[in-house]
This record gives sequence, structure tokens and C-alpha cells, in this order.
Amino acid sequence: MPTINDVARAAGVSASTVSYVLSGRRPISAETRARVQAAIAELGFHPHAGARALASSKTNVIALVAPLRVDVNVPVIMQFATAVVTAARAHNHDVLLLTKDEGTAGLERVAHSTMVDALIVMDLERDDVRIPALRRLKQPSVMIGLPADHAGLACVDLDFGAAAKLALTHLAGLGHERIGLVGPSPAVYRRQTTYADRFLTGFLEASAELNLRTLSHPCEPGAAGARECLADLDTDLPGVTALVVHNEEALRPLLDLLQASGRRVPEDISVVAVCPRDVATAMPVKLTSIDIPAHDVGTLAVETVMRLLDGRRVEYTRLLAPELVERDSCREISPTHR
Amino acid sequence: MPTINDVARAAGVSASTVSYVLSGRRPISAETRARVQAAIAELGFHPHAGARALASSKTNVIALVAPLRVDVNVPVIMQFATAVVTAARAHNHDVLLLTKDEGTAGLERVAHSTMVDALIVMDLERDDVRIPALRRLKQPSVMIGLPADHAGLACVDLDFGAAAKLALTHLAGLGHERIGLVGPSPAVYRRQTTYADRFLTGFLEASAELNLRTLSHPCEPGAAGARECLADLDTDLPGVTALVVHNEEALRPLLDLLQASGRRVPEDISVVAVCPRDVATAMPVKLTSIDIPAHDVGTLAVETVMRLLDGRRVEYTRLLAPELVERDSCREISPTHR
DNA sequence: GTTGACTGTCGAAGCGCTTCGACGATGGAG
DNA sequence: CTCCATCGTCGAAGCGCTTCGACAGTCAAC
Repeated sequence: MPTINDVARAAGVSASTVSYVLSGRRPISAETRARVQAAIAELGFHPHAGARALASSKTNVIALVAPLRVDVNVPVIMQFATAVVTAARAHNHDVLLLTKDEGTAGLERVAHSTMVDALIVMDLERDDVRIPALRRLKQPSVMIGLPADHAGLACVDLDFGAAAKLALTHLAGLGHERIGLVGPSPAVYRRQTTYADRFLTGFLEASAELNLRTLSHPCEPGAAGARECLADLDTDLPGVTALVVHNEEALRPLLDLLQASGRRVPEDISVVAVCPRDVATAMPVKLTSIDIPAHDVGTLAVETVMRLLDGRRVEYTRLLAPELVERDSCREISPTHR
Repeated sequence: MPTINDVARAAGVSASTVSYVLSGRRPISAETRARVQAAIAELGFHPHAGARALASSKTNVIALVAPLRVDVNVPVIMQFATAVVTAARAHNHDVLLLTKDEGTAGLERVAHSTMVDALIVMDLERDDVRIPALRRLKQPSVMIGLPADHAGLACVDLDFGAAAKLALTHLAGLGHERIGLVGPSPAVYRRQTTYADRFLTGFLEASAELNLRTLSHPCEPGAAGARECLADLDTDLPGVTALVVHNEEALRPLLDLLQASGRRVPEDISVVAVCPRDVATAMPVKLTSIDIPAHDVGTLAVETVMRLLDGRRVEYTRLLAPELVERDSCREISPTHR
């Protein structure tokens, strides 16, 4: 591996000149620059990342702390990860992948040993143990999610509260008054994952504002969970005419159950899903849905990191406005149901 | 951030002694070691990764080159990634996540700039452009997949050829003679992704050996693709009594179509799936399946990397034996069908 | 008693880069 | 013509760690 000194020798300049050609931090004559660049190309020189990190205190690596469990929402996690990696590369940064399982120790390890310049943290709980740890780090961090105590920490996410309101407003506009929420699994609520809480809160608020009869119910994974959830909703909210489904995994079994019991979507029951676009369109009935804009959120998280690293100002809380796309799963309620 | 010199001063020893306590490369008296460790703990010292990499030419980071497209097989990719990250951490290594899109340039960037000690490469095509690049690197690499020219490169994967044979042998043992293969999407074949080729080859070989009437057909994504695939199979292989499905995404629509057309699984048609265990058991009929052991493969890939880094011998090609688990989707063919 | 082999520790060199201060050369302002 | 600012380049220091060689001390073997 050639070093900067090899390049300097080949170009007939000093090592510092090569460094300045690379960084552009000092003016270099066009001629010298060309000679240096030729030498770099010819020797196939790549600066040693460790040496660079040591001398400049910059690694050009950001950590992505993601829950790598293989259960719900895998495609969504993947969309976030993809967006983060792509955006990071666009800023000449690489991504170190950490699991959530390592908890606080993982963050501290990579931060204290100066492996990364910044961190992006996913899957936050309301009172996440990682938050105090993040505050202590010298590296900036951006969270995807909105935990309770986020003062001074940058947060980026879909505005799930607004999403819930949007869903209910849409359904109310079509005349629905009895609306059930099929929520994430109880495990998600138990962990107080922030998006679940925020969605539920928005749902309840909008329900009151719009004067609706609503009921929310978590939904265990699998067909059995969907069956139980639907049965409970039917019992406790008889005559329910619309469902808001904030549970990607339950979507398919739910539709199957409705069909099996002879309830047509949207003729007999309307459905609004909160899920990635492609999931909504892959269903037998194309679902009216509110997209989870993983790509936008991931990209925004990286942009925020870069601003932080550059010392520019950032908005500490950025909640993206939800968008509802109408497809084939909602219908104005027929007079007979009123 | 405290440095090794701060620790040395606090413990009343030299920096090199601290280093030897950390690495264990030279004997240190128990007493000194205790003093040093106390100082490390007290100061919260973490060695600077860049400095360490510079001095030792080791980064304790491995690159994972994965296709981060959000299409087929996301959960499987995720399972690989999870296994790799977990296994790497168990060996005190971290994982840098690269996308396949960066192609050869990405590999060279991280390798030449000494960001990683080794690479794990996924989603290989038969004549993958990245292979010559990998050969040129000074870092060792392990491939998940089995490209055409893999001499001297470590490969790890499920033995898809054997998997196809296993599926056919199982079905033949139940008396099936007309068997269709629902393959991956044409795009996967077009890219000559190695698992698809190997499965198909094994399928054709076993088909000849067992004297079966078989037909293979790629399957476009979505319900429409499944419909077309099934229709073609029915036309070109009339009286087909069993399906081997090597396409996770097609599984569900396929079962729906069979049900819709009144063909019961397994009474009228048997199905063997090649997919992760949880996908097979999540179907309405629990599917007899051959598992894709992503966890084992990912772990083995990391183990192989570690052996390579230690200069130990490795088997350059490790194909894991497939295992077929019988569930509820296969049945001995009834005499009327013969 | 020597000798030799360890044991335990230290000092210094060096890994490859960035960055600061210095300095000759150039050129416009006065 | 001077003077000063700017341009373009260089040399040296230093980032924090590992590792090699050296060396004092200990102990068993002869």
C-alpha cells in the first residue's frame, strides 16, 4: 500500500502538499495539483483511515443502531437502513451497524474508542435507557423516534399522532362513526415504543374531537392474533364500519378473516392502513394507506447528522407530515349502516 | 478522553506496560495488572480505534457487502445480517455495512483505506464482477454464495443443489411423478444469482435420476406472477401433483390460487417450500419445507473470516447440508392419480 | 558461584496522516 | 521603490497506540 510519502516523492512535492491537495484546505497551484493527482492515480493511493482518524479526529463513519431482531417490521427496518447507508455514502461517510441488543455498552464502545463521528439510533422506547448514555457522548446523535425526554437531542420521525388524526378524519369524512384501531402487538406497547404510543394518543384525541365511537386493540402476531383482535372489536364495538390498521403483519390475516366471514372491503367495512406503500398495494384489495416514509426519514436523519457535524444549526424535532393515499379500501358509509 | 499515557501515569507504569496488560502479549505481574486495570476503569479509558489500527494494522472491523434493495427476500437478508453482526461481536469485531450498489469501488475503498480486516460478500452472481476485485485485495474475504470461479476464495452457503434433490426425493418417495418447480423471479435468473442456478441444476439432475416428469418455471413477483406461473405449469405439465416452491414471495399467492381453484393442499397437490422456517409455518397450511439456514450460514461465514485472519486453515467451500422438515403440505399420492 | 533462561518492565521508534508556523516569491498599493 | 498581503510550498510536531530491543532482577541447574 503506497503512503502519502510515496505519492509526495512521485510528484516531487512534500507530504503536506499532497495532504492539502486532498483536503483543499490550502491553495495549491493547478500544475502541482495535477502532478499530485496523477501520482495518486498511478500509485492507487488511498489514505489510511486509521491514520487519518488519528490525525484529524474524524472517522467519516456513522453508527446505525438498529434492532436486528427478526420479527415484525423487517422490511421497514431495512428501508431505514438502506436510506441511511445511501445518504451517508452521498456525504462520503460509511455506516457501522450495531444491534440494539448491545444496549448502552455498544454505544459507548464505538463512541469512546472514536470509531464513529456520530450515531443514528432507531427503535426508541419512551424512556429509553440509551438516552442518558447518548447525552454523555461527545459525538452527536440523531434518533429516529420521539422518546419522552428528548430535550437537546435531535429526533426525526413520521408524525404518528398526525397520522392517526389523518386516518380518522378521512374515515369520518366518509361518514364512519364506529371505528376500530388494530394496533401493534402488545409487546410493542409494553416496550413503549414511541411510534405506537404517539399513534394511539393521536387516535384517542382525534376520536374525541371528531366525536367518534372508537376502540383500540393491540394485535398479537399471526392469524390467531388477528382473529382474536377482530372478535374483540366486534364484541366491544358492535357495528364497527371501519378499521385503522397500524400493524403491517396483521393486515393480511385480517383481510382474510373479513373475507372468510363474508364482509367485503370496502363495501361492508372500510380499512385504512399505516404501512409502507408497497405493502398496501400488495394486498388483494389495494389499501388506502398512510405511508411510512422510511426513505425520507432515514435520509433526513443523515442530513441532520451532517449539519450537526458541520456545526450548523438543526431543528431538534422534525416530524414529517403524514400523507394519505386513497386506494380501494374505503367507501362512504351507506345509509343503512347509520 | 483519557489516553494510554493517562492510564500509565495513574497506575505508575509506562504506556507499553498498559498496552501489554490490554493485549496480554507479554507477562505482567498480577499486582501491576490489577493497578492498571483499576486505572483503566477509573478513567473510563477506551483505546482509540484509529491509533490502534495505525499501529497494529488491525481494525477489528469486517465489511458486510449486502444487497440492500427492498425487494424479495428482505427477511432472509436480515437474518444473514443479524447472524453476521452477532457472530462478529462475539469475536470482538464490528461490522461496516456496504451496499452491493457500490460494486467494486466500494470494496476497494474500504479495503485500500484499511477500514476493515476482512469482507463478507453476499448475493453473488455466477460471474460476479466483484470476484476479481476481491482476489486483488490484501484482506481476506468470505462469500455467501458459490460463483463460478471461486478457486482460492472461501465460499459458504446452503447446498442448494442438494436441497433440490432432497425435495424431489421426498416427493418421489411419496409417489409423485409429475412435479413443477416454481422458481425465483426471472430477474434473479437473469442476474445468474448463484443459488437459483444451483437449485435448478440440482432439480434437473435429480429429475433425470429419479425418472420424473418435471418442469421448472420462474415466477414473477406478485399475485399476477403466481397466477401466470401456475397456469403455465398446468398447461405444460398436465396432471401435476406436486410443487417445489423456491420463491418465498410466491408462496402465499400460490396457496391462495390453489385454494380458489378448489385444489386442496395436500389432498390434491403436495407442496415443498424452500424458505425460512418461520415463513413455512406462517402459511395457512404448515408447509413441509427445506430451511434456509441464514443464521448458520452467517455465523459460519464469520468463523471462516476469523480463521483466515488467524492464519488458520479453512475449507474453501462449505456447503451446508439441507434439511427437510415434514409438516402438513405433502401427502402420498392416491392411486387414482397414477 | 557462575551461567543461562525467564520474568517483568521500560524507552523509543514508528505507524501514516493533518495541521501549524514559517518562508520565499509575487504583485498591487502607496 | 518600498511595504505588506497573499499565494504556494515545506518541515516538523504530534495524534495515541503497538512492538521491539534492552535490561535489571530472580531462580534453578551445574
